Amino acid sequence: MQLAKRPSIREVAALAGVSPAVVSAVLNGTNSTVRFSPDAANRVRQVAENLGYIPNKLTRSIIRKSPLAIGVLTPWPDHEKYGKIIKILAQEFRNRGYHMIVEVCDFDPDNFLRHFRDIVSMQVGGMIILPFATSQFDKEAVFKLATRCRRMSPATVVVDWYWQEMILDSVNVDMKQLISLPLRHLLDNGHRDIVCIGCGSPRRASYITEVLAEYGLESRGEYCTSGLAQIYKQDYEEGRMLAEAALKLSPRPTALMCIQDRMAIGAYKVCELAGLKVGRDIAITGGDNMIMSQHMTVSLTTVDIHTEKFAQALVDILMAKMSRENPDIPHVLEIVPHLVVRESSDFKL
Amino acid sequence: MQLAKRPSIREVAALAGVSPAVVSAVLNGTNSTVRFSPDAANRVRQVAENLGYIPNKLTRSIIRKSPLAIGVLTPWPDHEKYGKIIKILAQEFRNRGYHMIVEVCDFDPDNFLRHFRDIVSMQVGGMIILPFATSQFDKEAVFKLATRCRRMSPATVVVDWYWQEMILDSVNVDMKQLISLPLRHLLDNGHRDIVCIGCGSPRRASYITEVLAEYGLESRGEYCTSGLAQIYKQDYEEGRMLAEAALKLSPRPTALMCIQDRMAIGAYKVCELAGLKVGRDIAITGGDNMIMSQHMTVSLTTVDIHTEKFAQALVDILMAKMSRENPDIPHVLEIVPHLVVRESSDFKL
DNA sequence: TGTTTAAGTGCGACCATGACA
DNA sequence: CTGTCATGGTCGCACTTAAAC
Repeated sequence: MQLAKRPSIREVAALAGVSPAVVSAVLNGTNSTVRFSPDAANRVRQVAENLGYIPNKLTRSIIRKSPLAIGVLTPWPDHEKYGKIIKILAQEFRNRGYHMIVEVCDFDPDNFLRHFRDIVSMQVGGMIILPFATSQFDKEAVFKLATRCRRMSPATVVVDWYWQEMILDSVNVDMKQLISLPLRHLLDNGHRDIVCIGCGSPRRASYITEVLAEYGLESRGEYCTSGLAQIYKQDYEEGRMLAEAALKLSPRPTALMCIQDRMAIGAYKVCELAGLKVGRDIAITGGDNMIMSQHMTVSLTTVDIHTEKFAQALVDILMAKMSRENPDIPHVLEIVPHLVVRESSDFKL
Repeated sequence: MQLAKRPSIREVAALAGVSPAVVSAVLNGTNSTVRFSPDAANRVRQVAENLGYIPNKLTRSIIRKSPLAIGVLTPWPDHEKYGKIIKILAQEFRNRGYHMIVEVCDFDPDNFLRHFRDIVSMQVGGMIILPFATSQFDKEAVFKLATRCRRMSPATVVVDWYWQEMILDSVNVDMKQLISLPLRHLLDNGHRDIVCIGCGSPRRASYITEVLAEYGLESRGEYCTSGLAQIYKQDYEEGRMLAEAALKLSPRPTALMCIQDRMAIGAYKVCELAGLKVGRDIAITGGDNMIMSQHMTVSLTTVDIHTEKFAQALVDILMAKMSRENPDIPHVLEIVPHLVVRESSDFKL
């Protein structure tokens, strides 16, 4: 399709009786050597307004070699956490004079690369990836991908990057705290039979083992169940299924520690249906501190990950990279989460 | 900031031993009159790959006068409904070869106009606004704004536009159904004392009066309470406050019809704390069919607004406008919602 | 047929020119 | 005659495309 006809700088110049150079100087008042009379300036502004002339930023970018936009690549723009980040990014980028190009990707390496190239072809100043890979990913493939991206890319910052053997500029939540904060809380409240839902990955399991050891306890495999849906809508379902399985264990757990609020909400239902009152008969904790969690009839204990700080860190690191001072030093920032104790777990056993 | 140095078409041409015209023809294989040998093509592709050359889409757009992107302007990218729409838009636009520029706006006319101009300056082919104005808006100001936007804008499609005296291309949910579907459902189940939460606007109130009249009932002002937060996080709070007030009415309502799921969830808490079991002692309905609603311990009756169909309609109308066949005919599409009956209201009085 | 050349594409930055005090 | 200010012309940006070779 073709663009609708828009007035050009020449038309404005002709109608205002000046040269295009003056129009340009008047309308973007930069450090041009072109001087103009106040009268000429007024005429230009008047004509531009009447004609609805809006300068073409694309050509400006070509000439000045200045980036117009920053790319954001994510599989989950509709996820509350990423939606919040995107909102903050949009505002921060705008304040700095950049547009934000949002692309929705999946985790197929070829598709990913295609998205990446497309964004680069828009001459973006940088890119933010929320997130690059999940724990289910093939390490080898991601490594290749990351390498190719770094080669052709501008500044790129990644979210939730936990592969320390391959350092990328990234902002991550301190995963250990994410797990140990609610776990300690439950242990301190006297719970000993705790099922950890959504913590099946080796890394997460090891953190759990570590904390349990501090309390003189051993970890039991069946009390640590996996399940991190790639489609976040499924998290509720998974939480429900895993909670159902958990309640069948013997001894029956007195607490369910869920890695996410959505899983925890799914677990609520299972417990209530089993006649267990959440926050009295059984403790449940979540993670991510979604807005709804504080509004549940029994409000949910969760781990807040400081989304605003998180997004701000993304912006800061990206801007540092874009300014290309110390371009080779990777910036890795860990956000330390904090526990929000609410009704669902606020009782001693 | 300046863009990082990227290889230019000339460098590729030089290294491949051909002219830039051939590089261009090889890499975007369009209907150029430039022919080239398979051998030359291979060399070009090889060199481009090695150098990491990616064509600059901005110049291509300037030359071809083809739009590169479509703008999306919204105050609430983090809202589940709009997040879902944004996700679908991103995919649809990509399939059609466009990028998506997302800007976060507020409802101040000046700021809005600034955003609008900025997006237009990116030579977008069209724009989607989610949504343009809320019911609290000054009609006069919005009218002026819409007029100015239409003048300088390319194709623009708006969401949730209910001012029929000023027609814009738009996709809207059939507001009357949104209200009458759950209301009829409650009336059919024998409820007579129904408080409508979040339905204080004249338009909404009139629909309620209409439906009640069909059942031989009169509407009572205090059973129809206002409150549509501009910040959607506050919806839970408002739902709670309005539900609290509702329960104090005499006769006490047997049903609460909330315009939104978030308000309904807020109302859940109030009812349970008052010793009323939702779905048995009191009926509650919501609107928007958010994902969490089906996962509540007592699942929530709600009105589904077919978000996918909604987003698809936005794309279809925008594309029709962009192709500029019948540019002057406004396209208005109403999405008819449907009721999803769940546990929270599935009982006869 | 294969390849090069030249003419655009909208705009910005610089420079030479000119008017005027 | 010099200095200041206003203005138009020209070139360049990175690429596409029609036409020439």
